[in-house]
Amino acid sequence: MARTKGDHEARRRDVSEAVWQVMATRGFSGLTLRAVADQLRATTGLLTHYFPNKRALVTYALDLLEERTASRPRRPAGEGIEALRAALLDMLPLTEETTSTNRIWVSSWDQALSDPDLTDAYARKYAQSRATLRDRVAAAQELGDLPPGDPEHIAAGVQSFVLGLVVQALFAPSAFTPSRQIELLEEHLAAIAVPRPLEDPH
Amino acid sequence: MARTKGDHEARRRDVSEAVWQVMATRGFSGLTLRAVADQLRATTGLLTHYFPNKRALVTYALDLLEERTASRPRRPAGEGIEALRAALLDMLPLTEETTSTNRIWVSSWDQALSDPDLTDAYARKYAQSRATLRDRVAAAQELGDLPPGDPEHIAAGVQSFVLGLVVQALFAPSAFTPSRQIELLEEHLAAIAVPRPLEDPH
DNA sequence: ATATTACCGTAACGCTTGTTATGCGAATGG
DNA sequence: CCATTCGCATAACAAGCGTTACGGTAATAT
Repeated sequence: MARTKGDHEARRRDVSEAVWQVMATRGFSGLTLRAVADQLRATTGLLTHYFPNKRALVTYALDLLEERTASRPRRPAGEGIEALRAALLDMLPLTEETTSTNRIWVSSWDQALSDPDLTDAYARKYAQSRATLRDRVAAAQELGDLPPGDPEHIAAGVQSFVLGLVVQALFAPSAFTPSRQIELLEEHLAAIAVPRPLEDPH
Repeated sequence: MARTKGDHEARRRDVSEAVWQVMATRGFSGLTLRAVADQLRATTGLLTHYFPNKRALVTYALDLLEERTASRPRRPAGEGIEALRAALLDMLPLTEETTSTNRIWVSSWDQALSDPDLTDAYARKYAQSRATLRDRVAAAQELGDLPPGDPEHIAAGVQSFVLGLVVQALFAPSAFTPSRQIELLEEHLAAIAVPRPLEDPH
């Protein structure tokens, strides 16, 4: 071989990183074989040994996106509404890394909506995310942190809120700074939580 | 000329409709000169007389999208929180027409996020939409429909919620039927409204 | 040591894209 | 009525795309 096995493993990681970099800098529609090859300072001939065709590259890129989203560092869950709060904060583009990830997700929606199979896959992905939130909502209800009501509905509500906030923050990062995002999320959580005693009545 | 002035005006409308149809069926990334020409049963030579280059076509398409979004039929505003509710309902993909429009918007986010100028333009657009909502929030507060609090924040909150709900509904229309969307919006509005007397206490 | 195999660059292909030059016919204007 | 101008098709171009065939080089196996 031209390289040892260890080198080959390293090369695989290089390929992943190149795919990621291309998606982050040129968007999902900018994910092209030559762009990845250039990022690797290589040619398209290299990529034929890793992906049989373009569709395989796209599939791999989506898997990479999902994997890096799933394996990112997460806040400790805590109990009750704290666990819900942690899950929602983990979704927001509060850091460079999560901003990049969210940007790629949003930029992939165009192709996802054009491909029925991808549309279904995305729908399932968001449904699963919603299921996780639903469990945390139910747990928070058990502890009395959230008022009664269909946890599925409440989960869909908070998911929509966070998803929309992500989009807003990507387009106007200066108007939706990390602290502002957190502030808006806190206000939203406060609104759906059990009504607190009225503050400062007069 | 090959056509009279009236024919030319009609042709302009045909071009608009073709651009719209291409965006709706093939997504924003599928908006290509030949696709528009094919939709018109014409060639690219025709389009050179309407758009000097591709960028002009894209700009026109975005203007068309904005115009059709702005000039769509709207619910009567009503007073207080009713006006806010009407504005939010107008944003949801509840009909064939609004689904199509929202799909095009979402599919345009990829290119918009890749182009700094477009990113700014989109940020301004959403800021303006937020300003409209802010006024309605403030009016609703005046009438006591909404609790006190920075109307700018509350507007940002409801906008995020609706935006996220739009995305969810586009990916999973069967899980987010029109009635379900309305239900979720109602629950959200109820959550942020002034706390009602407890229902059915036992 | 020689043959084999894996890795990857080179280069070409057919296709689609935006762009441009050219030509023709029909409506317009003097 | 004829010259001009406009509207559009035709067609070619370079650039970028995914795909494929081919060679060469280096590590491995016999």
